[in-house]
Amino acid sequence: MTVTLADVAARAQVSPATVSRVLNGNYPVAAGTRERVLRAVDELDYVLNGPASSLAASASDLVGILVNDIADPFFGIMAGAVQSEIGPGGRAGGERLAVVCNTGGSPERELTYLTLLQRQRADAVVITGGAIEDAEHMNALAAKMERLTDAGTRVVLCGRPPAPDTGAVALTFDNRGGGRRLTEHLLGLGHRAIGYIAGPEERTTTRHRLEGHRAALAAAGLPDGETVHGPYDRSSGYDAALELLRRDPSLTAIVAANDSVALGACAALRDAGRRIPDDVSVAGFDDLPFSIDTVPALTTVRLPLYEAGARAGRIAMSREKEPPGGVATVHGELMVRGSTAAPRG
Amino acid sequence: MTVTLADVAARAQVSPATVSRVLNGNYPVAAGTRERVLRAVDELDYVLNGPASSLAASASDLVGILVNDIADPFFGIMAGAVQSEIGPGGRAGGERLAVVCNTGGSPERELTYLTLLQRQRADAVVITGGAIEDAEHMNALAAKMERLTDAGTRVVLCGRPPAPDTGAVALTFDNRGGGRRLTEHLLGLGHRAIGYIAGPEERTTTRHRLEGHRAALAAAGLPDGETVHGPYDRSSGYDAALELLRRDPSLTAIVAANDSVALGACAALRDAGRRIPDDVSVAGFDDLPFSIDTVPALTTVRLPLYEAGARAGRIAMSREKEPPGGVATVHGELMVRGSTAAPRG
DNA sequence: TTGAAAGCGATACCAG
DNA sequence: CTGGTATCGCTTTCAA
Repeated sequence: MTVTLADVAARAQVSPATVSRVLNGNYPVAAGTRERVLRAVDELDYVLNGPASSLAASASDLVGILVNDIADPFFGIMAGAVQSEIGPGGRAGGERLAVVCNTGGSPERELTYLTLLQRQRADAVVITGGAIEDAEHMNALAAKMERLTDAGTRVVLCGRPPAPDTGAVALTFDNRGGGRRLTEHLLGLGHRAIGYIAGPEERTTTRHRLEGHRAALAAAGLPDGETVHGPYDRSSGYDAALELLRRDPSLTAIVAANDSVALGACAALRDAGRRIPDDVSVAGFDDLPFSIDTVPALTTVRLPLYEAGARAGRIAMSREKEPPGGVATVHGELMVRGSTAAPRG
Repeated sequence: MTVTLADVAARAQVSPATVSRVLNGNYPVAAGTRERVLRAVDELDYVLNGPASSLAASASDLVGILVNDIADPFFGIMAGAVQSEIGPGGRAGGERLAVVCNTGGSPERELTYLTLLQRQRADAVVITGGAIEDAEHMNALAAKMERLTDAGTRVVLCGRPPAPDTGAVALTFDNRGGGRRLTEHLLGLGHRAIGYIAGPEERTTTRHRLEGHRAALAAAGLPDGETVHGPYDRSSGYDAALELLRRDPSLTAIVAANDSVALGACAALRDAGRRIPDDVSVAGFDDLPFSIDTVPALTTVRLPLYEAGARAGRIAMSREKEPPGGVATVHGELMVRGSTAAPRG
């Protein structure tokens, strides 16, 4: 029915072994022979049987990229960068099947996808976004990552803390530093009543950004301000902003744990009759392209997402012990856009 | 090194065949035996060898979802819906590896990803987003889809026209109707000088939306207005809006081929000193959650992306000749938000 | 530089 | 309900 290697071999008048060698290109084959084999491949419209190949070679060309929310451009940018580094057209050697898996932020699905990728004997796995800080899940995850690396799958963490003794390589963002600088900026403008919309509880990104924020407050001799937790999405930002206003109507600034949340907060403020930034300033985190000019008043810590993604992709593909350029923390750049203002009065 | 089915069989004191039957669950096995096998699986921490399994069964549990731009929430929403229908936790039976592949809108990469998925003997492939109308590429694509369906891979097109004789099932959006209604709405308000920012040339979505727009103009006895083409992204909308203003400074409305483009256009208008919608009204297409409240003046044809994605997922999983509920065109809903205005004067 | 043949690890058919 | 085993299509020594 379907064309096999043997068919190609027969047609090219060579042995299956030779066809395999031509196809994999990592073995000397006479130019003429290669020519004939390639012609036969073309004429028969032959497509390699991946499972058979993976079974025999005990290795596949599948690379998985795990993201917390595929509808969030934050992850889209990173995943796209990883893929363009690894997948078709990528520079990291040829035609790997680089695929994105959406965990939806669920710990179970995170583990399930890793198992699925382990089943496929994935070549590499890139896990992006903040990790969940639940002891049980962390153990399960660490165990799984260790088994993956043991089996030869390279594991790269991008945007979450290192996982010691698992063989996974980590590329982290400076979330604490970013949170701190964002708040220092607002303090510098004179803001004292600052509300904070945090991400979901038990997430490393949530905790680190909040710690940076509070460190800045503490350094200025101020107590913690009002804080509301919620998912990293727009509607959560909307609700949280209203809640913050309810708790403290005199707020002059709101820091949001990411840009999607910040946009939701802006919408809420507008609906509540507050002007941005004249009445309330808003600050965000991350680097969503659309936030740049839809909400001119936004102050943001801009994370080099594309670069980080590309770097993670390169690390995933590297077969060296040490990834190229070593592993580092990515620092965000503070961007003040439009008219972030000092408090009135 | 790694644990195999045979190891599990030995430990459970049964034959490999029995272990396989327990694991696949589609064959009667005595409760006690099953128990023992599952315990052995657990104790040995056994993970199925996907390639071996796929080879033997000549079928895999891989489902590919192709998108044009993974950083665009339009595709993120659809892809997420497909995944949640098919992947871990999805209702469509168990643990398939539903993965997203980013073509970046490139025809070559589209074909390459399909080949890669064909290699893996993918169970199903969902291709989302507008198609490129280049004869050569269309032929190559049709041929590839036919080979995929011949090999037993179910192919579902979501948001692009049917591909006759390929065995692919199509779920289409009513782009013409949407473009028409959007324009009719503006005409109804009294707008006569309407600029149009179209998507990339040679895309079905671009053409159909533009056709609907022009049909509405023609029905009102008006000639085609100014049109500028560009990619489906924000910066393209920004540039195109400026170009439209340059060509016709008296424009009172702009229709954009999608919401990302519309947001860019809004930014450009603002930078050019035009007020929205008092000076110029803006209309978009699609359903980006953030556009709902970041640009209150926007009028949009809202496509039920999530539903379409979920439906496409169900079709992909269906093994019937006819997909559940038949195949249909998805109609968008016209949403007039905030203060889309009549032209001044 | 090329060929022959032994696996890789699971599935599914055929017996029992 | 369970076991034996041929088979899937490719990779990779080992020889020639």
